[in-house]
Amino acid sequence: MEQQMVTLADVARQAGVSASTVSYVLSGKRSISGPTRERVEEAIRRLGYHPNAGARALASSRSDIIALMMPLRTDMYVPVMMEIALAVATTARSHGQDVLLLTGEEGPEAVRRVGASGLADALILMDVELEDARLPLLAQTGRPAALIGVPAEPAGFTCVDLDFAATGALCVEHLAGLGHRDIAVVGEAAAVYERRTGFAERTMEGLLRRAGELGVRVLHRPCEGGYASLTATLDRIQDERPRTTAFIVQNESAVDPLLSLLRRQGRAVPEDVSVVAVCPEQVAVQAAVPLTSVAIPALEMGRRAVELVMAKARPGGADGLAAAAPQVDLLAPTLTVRASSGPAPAPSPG
Amino acid sequence: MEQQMVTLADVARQAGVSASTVSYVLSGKRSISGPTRERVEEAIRRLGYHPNAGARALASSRSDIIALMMPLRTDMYVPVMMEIALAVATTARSHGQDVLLLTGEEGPEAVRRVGASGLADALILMDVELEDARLPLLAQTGRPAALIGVPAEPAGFTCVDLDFAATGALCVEHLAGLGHRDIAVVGEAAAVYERRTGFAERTMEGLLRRAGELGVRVLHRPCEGGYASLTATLDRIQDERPRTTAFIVQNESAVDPLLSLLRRQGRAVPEDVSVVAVCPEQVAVQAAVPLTSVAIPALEMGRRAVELVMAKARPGGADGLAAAAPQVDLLAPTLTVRASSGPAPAPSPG
DNA sequence: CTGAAAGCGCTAACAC
DNA sequence: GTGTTAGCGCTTTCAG
Repeated sequence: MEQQMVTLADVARQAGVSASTVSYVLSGKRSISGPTRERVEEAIRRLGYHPNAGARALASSRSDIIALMMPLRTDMYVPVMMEIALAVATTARSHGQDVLLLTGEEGPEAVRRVGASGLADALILMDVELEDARLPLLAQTGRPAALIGVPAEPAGFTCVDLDFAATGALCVEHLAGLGHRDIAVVGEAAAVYERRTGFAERTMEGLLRRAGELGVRVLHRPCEGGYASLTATLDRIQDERPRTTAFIVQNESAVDPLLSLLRRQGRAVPEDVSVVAVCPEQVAVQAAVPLTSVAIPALEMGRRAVELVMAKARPGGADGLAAAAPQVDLLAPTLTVRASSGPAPAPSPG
Repeated sequence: MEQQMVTLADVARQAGVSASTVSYVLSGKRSISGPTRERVEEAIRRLGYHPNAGARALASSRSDIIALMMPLRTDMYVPVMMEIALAVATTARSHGQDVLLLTGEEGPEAVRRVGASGLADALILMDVELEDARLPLLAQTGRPAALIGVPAEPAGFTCVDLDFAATGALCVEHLAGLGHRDIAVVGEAAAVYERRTGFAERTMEGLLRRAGELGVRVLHRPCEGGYASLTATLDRIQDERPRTTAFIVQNESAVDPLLSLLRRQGRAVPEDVSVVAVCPEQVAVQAAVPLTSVAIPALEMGRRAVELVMAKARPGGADGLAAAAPQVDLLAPTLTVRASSGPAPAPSPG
């Protein structure tokens, strides 16, 4: 039970050494003799000493805090955001960093505030849009940073993301390989495309290009998610393209409703229709029919973002200088076949 | 574009005033003449000055940071956690505070670390268990704090939570009023009860007590969530209590599977069976059948936690000293009737 | 391998 | 209404 604030000076006195020695024992920045180190450590323990974060930040101009900016958009799937955030927090701790949580509420200015004040010495931005208002401010701060998501003009920024173009292509290939020739895409909410969130657009680009190459017809419809919206979307799709034999879903909150509605229509998955999803592993596994899917590697993205940012903050680490250069780090997608995709049914005689 | 670090001294020089004047302009802690204030503000703008967080923390012994500790448990429903976290972050900003995100990964020690180092000057703990290992450490730090959830021994702590006992009672009352006499409860994962998370236990206490008073029979079964687990749980329930005419669900990931399976069994909701859920508003509204439910007021809980903690950190605010006393703040539950609950069916002649 | 001492940038008495 | 100044607790040269 420490009463008042125990300072480094207290520890030094108690251990019979100078303040700087205590500091160096703590930081390991110069070698200390065994006995001295032990006396200091003993004093630290006995006094219950904890270095003061503010003083340390002031003297060293490093806060050991990474800011994580996570805009709160109701149309984004929450668990993925959360998984990224937790991966960031956990990885950060393993590098001795803490994480400051910033929401979108405060606007792009928050980037400048935490950057310029030295509150954080590095930043990670989530949910990056193609034209993101935070990027100019980010560049100005001059702080190490990593983006989760890739903007239209990534030059000068370090980015991590799933390779969504490859993801779209992969889904099409899988279905085309099974003989499907008419595919419908149930996409994210219209707002996601309007806002020009990169991943949604890139998925469609990759998907459409590959579909063209493979001679597959694609109908793409955004969807808000939920039963009501999905019912309408599904009606439209089946109306416009009655021969549709496969769905690619990129919208977590449309997954369950889609399976449920297909079942009500008496269309069996995968015998009558195939479904492939782009979603977190857990959603795919827990669905009414285990889904063939491309996983969103949330954990890996969070982890890498921290590591990239740390490499920039501490050049000359294990990764060498190379890691400090801005780069776009696209994770290769993996498609896992589960129960929801199968051979295209023989064309109906109609 | 500010080149090096602009300091308060730079601003003072530029404005032709002393450092303290600049400081007071910023803090508003003493009155400044109009002209002086303007010259200072102009200088701040021209120089692009941003106060250094570390220096400020050291000099004032306040970091203006609230730590939010959010254990990552795979069996807790993520969106609720997230909504609380975002509410905390948003409310905190409106009080000029930032939020430091702590996961459970680091263990209870994290509480001491951020408390004792002055990194945070107040803490909020989520997902509090009845016997929570973090509480002794929290008490030791002596920092203002608020718990989201209520421990077995709340004396000395400030807590916010939904009144889960009342919630359980409310669900039973609603169903009893509709004539149901045999109710099954689909609960949280077994691990949640084993861990002695307060809310799950309290819900059952309130629920069982009221059921006793009203002469309603209750069967309670934990459930992991997902289709596989729910199928097993439902089978057991219908086996043990074939006359069950109503379900109370306290497990977000069991909601959709339950509705889906009942439908497959040909049991119509609410004609044949009623369903009442304890879950976030959005889950209830988006379900295949809009659910009669008691909402989990995540946003309100986050907001209050911050306000309680601020009241303790700054006694003498608008709330007066009363707010600074430890207290348990239980939010009254509200049951919203939607489409999933109706009169009990006439007992079958069997 | 260890000490002494000069700040880091800001706040908050204390003066006037 | 404004200026002076003494720290806040730690890091990091510079000496030895």
